Amino acid sequence: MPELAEAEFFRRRWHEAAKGRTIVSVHLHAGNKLFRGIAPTALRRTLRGARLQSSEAAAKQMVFRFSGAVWLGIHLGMSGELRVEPAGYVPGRHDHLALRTRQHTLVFTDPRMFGRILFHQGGAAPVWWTKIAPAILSPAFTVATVAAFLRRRARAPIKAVLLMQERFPGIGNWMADEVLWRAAIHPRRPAGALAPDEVRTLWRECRAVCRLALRTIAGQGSKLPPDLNVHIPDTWLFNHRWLDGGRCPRTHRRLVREEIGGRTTCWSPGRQKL
DNA sequence: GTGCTTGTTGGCCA
DNA sequence: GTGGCCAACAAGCA
Repeated sequence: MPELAEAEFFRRRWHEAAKGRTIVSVHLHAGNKLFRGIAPTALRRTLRGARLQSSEAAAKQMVFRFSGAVWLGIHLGMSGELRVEPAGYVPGRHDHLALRTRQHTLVFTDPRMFGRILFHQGGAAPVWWTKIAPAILSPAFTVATVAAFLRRRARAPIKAVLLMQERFPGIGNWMADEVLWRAAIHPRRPAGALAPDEVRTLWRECRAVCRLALRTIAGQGSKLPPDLNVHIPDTWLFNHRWLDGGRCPRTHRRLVREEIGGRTTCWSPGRQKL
């Protein structure tokens, strides 16, 4: 489920296992599409002997910085996960990249292969990292920028607009639905039809959902839950949206699921009106 | 067997 | 050139 907070969760998992450690060997499935544009031998050679110095998550992506000015970027796609396994772990069919330290094996696994591995060597941050839009929780994410973006995408359903990473980095399908549900805005409303106070509410709820998701899913402080089965409060739409016959936690009426903007969308008809 | 799936991209068309 | 829509990608699950 890799949206914003999941990316941060997985980043921490690798980081806490391997910070300051040296990569002693690299296993990868060369030639598959996850490595588009990367020479596997160069990646292997460069990472071997490199020490993990720092890492960062942004939107649905993360970067791990190693000694020697090495940048390893990972996008988890639809089904990607990062795991930490014992040093002697034997990579399975869907484990596309495995980095071994003396203590652990850092595994990137992705059955559907929609993810992506990126690589760069040099002092300055690579374009694939710097081009990520300013975070929703950063001061650059203002009501005015949201309003301008909605005007430009005026005829598209607001649900589809919220999924556009160029303005809402890290928002994925369930987060978009959560935001619209909290903001009481119907997902099918054209983006350009939102009143100014609705735009402000949307902006506020984008920030609230990001903040709550990071706090709840990504864990707190240095404490990292063992897996992603974290407890999400029943006051969120999240716990009700997947089930047939699920009910809105606020109105207690049946939720509706329908394809909007090419994605399955869940909303509460008692709360979100067209 | 069918019909889903938390993402992104490129091609088509207005 | 821009915006909007859709299929494709691949594998697992119910």
